[in-house]
Amino acid sequence: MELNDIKVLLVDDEADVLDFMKYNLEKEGFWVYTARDGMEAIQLARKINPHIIILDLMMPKLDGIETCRELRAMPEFKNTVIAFLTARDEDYSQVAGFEVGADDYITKPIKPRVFISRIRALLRRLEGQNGVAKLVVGGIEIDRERYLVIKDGKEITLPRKEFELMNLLASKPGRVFKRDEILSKVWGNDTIVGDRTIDVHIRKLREKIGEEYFKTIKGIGYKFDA
Amino acid sequence: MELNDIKVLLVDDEADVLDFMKYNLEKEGFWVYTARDGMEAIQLARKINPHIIILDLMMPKLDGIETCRELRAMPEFKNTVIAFLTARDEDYSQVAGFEVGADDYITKPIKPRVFISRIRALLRRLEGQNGVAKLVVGGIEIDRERYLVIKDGKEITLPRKEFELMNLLASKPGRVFKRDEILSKVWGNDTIVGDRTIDVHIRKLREKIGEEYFKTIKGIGYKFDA
DNA sequence: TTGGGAGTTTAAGATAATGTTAAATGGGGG
DNA sequence: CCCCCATTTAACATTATCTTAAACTCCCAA
Repeated sequence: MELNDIKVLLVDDEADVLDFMKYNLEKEGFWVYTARDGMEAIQLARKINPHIIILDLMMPKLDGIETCRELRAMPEFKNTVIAFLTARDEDYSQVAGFEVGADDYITKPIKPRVFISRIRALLRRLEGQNGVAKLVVGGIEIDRERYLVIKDGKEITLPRKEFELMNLLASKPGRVFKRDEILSKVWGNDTIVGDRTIDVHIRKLREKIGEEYFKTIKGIGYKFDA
Repeated sequence: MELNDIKVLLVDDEADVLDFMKYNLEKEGFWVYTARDGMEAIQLARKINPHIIILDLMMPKLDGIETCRELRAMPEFKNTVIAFLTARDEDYSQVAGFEVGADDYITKPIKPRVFISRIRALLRRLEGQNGVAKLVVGGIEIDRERYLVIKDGKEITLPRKEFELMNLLASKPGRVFKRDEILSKVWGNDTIVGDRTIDVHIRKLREKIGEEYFKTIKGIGYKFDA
């Protein structure tokens, strides 16, 4: 998941806290949305489908705990990361928060560095869960943990690049990946490799997995199809 | 998309805010147009077809929300980036804005650095979507992500130029594209190809998609119609 | 009715883009 | 230090796609 696509919903009734967090997150390239209270937060969340929601505990209308509970009750937010924002000496017990499904507690006052790295840590968790270890696509199973592809019960080991290429293409079956997208995602933005490198790896995959799965879109790139 | 070609439409009733934004954007190489209220904004937008529209929330005649709603109702602005400009403590909820299809909120007072990077971020998003992945026009579906045209459930793969031509024409059904417009959009401003090249590609599309969809406007160009 | 402009169609040649193979490179483990 | 394997490169082969030329059709106006 690109950092550029990450949407964070901040919920707090204090405008300056909101702005401060927003400023720091935007500087890092996140998409930031804000709401002033729980009701607004829920409405907005349904519109924008954020990846992370940061909820202040004390809010008018609907407090953080209640908001969180309501969000968690909706299936679309089952896997959204939700964190609470709390003054250090606010004597709400954290227990209540975790009970309603919070993923983390962040204490005020907010220090930018700490705050950002906290968010990043939460994101890693998010990636961890939806970048599942196993991916099954049309009879082919990709085991990211063991770097294996399993087809018809047979385990096929792939070298790193081949595996990453396979993994990229199979992550969205049917979708065409442009050559430069493949280059930047598998080889990295900085590395410069020759024009034929991708083709050679595709060729190896075709050999090992099967010709029929890898389709060439001339002038554009490749796609994986089952 | 070259930065040089990016057109930004700023809409605000306060002249100094307008000037300030204009100055900063022009310094960065954007083409900036301005309007004082929603009515003017809509008229101007239809003329210049901007990539981004920045709407002040509070405006005479037609406020930001309403303007946005009207713009979004027109097919040509379906994919335009629209952002709202709002005073920090204006307690309009963001919900209303996102409901009418806003892409972002920018808070006043405007800080040049932040403002510019926000605009750039919005542009990246625009490029990313590159128009929506799927476009459905009268029983024909164009799947840009999979590089497919689907008609009556049948998947039709098109070579690159044909696909791009198809995509261009179908992006505004009914609208006539002049031959030189087609040339510059599908082939690029620099490449020099004969006039007959377009016809040949139209021919192939007629073969693959159906004669009836591609209408010739003699002396002008072609249009796609369902 | 006829000539010309504009578009259509076809097929063939030109031109990219990709496929393939083999050999060079380069890094880690024995 | 060497060997093995993954990776990359280089050279060449093989397409798919693009472009063009040329013959053909159609419609309109003289």
